[in-house]
Amino acid sequence: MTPQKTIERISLYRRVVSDLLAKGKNRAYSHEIAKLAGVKSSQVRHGFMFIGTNGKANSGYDLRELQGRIEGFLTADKPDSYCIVGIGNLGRAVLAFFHARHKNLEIKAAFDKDPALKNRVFHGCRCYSIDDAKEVIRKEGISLGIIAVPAEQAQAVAQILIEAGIRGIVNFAPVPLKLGQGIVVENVDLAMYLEKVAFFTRNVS
Amino acid sequence: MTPQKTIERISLYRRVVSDLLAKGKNRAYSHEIAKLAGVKSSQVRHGFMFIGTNGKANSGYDLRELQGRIEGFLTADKPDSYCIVGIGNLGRAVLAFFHARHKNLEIKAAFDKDPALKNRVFHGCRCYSIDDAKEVIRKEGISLGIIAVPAEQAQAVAQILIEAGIRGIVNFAPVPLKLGQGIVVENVDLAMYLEKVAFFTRNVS
DNA sequence: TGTAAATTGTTAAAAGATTAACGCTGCTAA
DNA sequence: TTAGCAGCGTTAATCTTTTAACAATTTACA
Ligand SMILES: NC(=O)c1ccc[n+]([C@@H]2O[C@H](COP(=O)([O-])OP(=O)(O)OC[C@H]3O[C@@H](n4cnc5c(N)ncnc54)[C@H](O)[C@@H]3O)[C@@H](O)[C@H]2O)c1
Ligand SMILES: NC(=O)c1ccc[n+]([C@@H]2O[C@H](COP(=O)([O-])OP(=O)(O)OC[C@H]3O[C@@H](n4cnc5c(N)ncnc54)[C@H](O)[C@@H]3O)[C@@H](O)[C@H]2O)c1
Repeated sequence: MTPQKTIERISLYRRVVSDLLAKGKNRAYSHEIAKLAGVKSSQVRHGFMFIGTNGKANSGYDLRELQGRIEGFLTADKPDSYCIVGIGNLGRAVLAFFHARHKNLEIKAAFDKDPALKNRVFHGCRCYSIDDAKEVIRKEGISLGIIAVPAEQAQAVAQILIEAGIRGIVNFAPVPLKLGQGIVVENVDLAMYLEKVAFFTRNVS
Repeated sequence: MTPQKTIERISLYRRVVSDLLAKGKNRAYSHEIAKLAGVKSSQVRHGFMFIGTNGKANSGYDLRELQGRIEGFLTADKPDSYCIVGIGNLGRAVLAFFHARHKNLEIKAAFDKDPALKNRVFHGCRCYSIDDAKEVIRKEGISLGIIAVPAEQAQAVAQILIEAGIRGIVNFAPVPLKLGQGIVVENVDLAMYLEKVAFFTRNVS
């Protein structure tokens, strides 16, 4: 199985490759990609082993083919579908961010418990009552969820999502979720990142 | 030096300890803290070595003292000050999130290039022109920055911040910043997290 | 065509992080 | 008291990730 850190970097390489193509470049060396991604060239080549490489010694990688391979590796045949729960400050920002971007990922439904938000459309995404989550998730074939509700509600919301068939969650609430085996969770804890940077700014350099 | 991962967990323990205290608990065992933080108890004890522990065999940790030690370890004497650049969807959400929370971290100034935002106050934080960044940062004694501008602008903004004396950056723009030695950067790449969860939901379990 | 220079793919070494192990201490209860 | 248990702190072992090394290729050009 491909290591988590490698997947993170491959996601980065995808963007780098896409930028290079946009600039009219057709080929690149591992060290060029590395520089743009902020990693070592050996790490780039090592990572490419997981996606099946096609570089040529002394002339690098064909960027269009590389792009295809990364896409094929990273994403499914049909775009993966997310739903998002909690259309507050953060939820809306996330919807704004995704609106009309990201061909391979889409946010197909939003949920909130606030009745005032029901049936409103935020950045192209319809908001449903959290009570209808199971039904909507099943109907839309959604398999992934974003949690952007207050910390106290996060665990309960996660449970609802999982009962509805969600298998992977990106959690913005600052609480570690307790979930069954086989559910993929990524906790994105903003306050923690700020503390971490503050700490290392004080304690290294 | 304390490993990055350990710092991340200690930040988590802080919250766990604070929750336990709020519930009226006075002591806890490493395995209780571990459970709540979603880690192993040996990891908790191992991590505590870095902050200097005071647990007692067979009766765990005094939570109030532990809290004090974590605070002392993680945070400086005066609260660390951040500024944030880019008061768009994400920037506003972050300000909302921080408003009146987090005693040990504060966001003291916001910057944007949009003149319409100048001098407006968002969730208690005044927005200045990015052109005044150096002056405001110096005057307010700010040492940390959050970047929430479009990707194309991120590098230039980072440069401005560093010239103004900022030593640590939390970067939400999906581009790796190229910065000099000694500057601490944490890239928080939302799209990448969504891709990562999508990938592992498809490819494990 | 052949030689030098550069870069790949892969394997091996080094570094870093997690988990387990265990001696020792303090608590509880006979 | 003392026996027995439970849990701390620390060190050692395992596991993961990163970095380096290098033989095999490809290109460029004499
Ligand atoms: N705003 C940020 O920048 C930020 C950053 C990092 C993390 N977070 C975390 O993200 C979460 C949301 O933050 P926010 O600032 O958007 O909060 P918010 O209060 O603005 O929004 C929360 C939304 O969740 C809805 N909600 C509450 N309980 C619900 C439930 N059981 N089911 C469905 N919807 C429910 C509310 O109606 C509200 O619309 C919090 O846990 C916060 O700690 C926020
Ligand atoms: N919205 C999200 O949930 C989200 C999530 C992850 C990452 N991001 C990233 O965060 C960044 C901001 O996202 P957003 O949705 O808030 O965008 P946005 O367009 O809503 O806001 C960007 C803000 O930055 C300001 N700005 C632009 N250039 C500037 C400069 N040189 N100096 C100062 N201010 C400047 C603009 O005036 C605007 O107010 C982007 O890089 C985006 O990719 C956003």
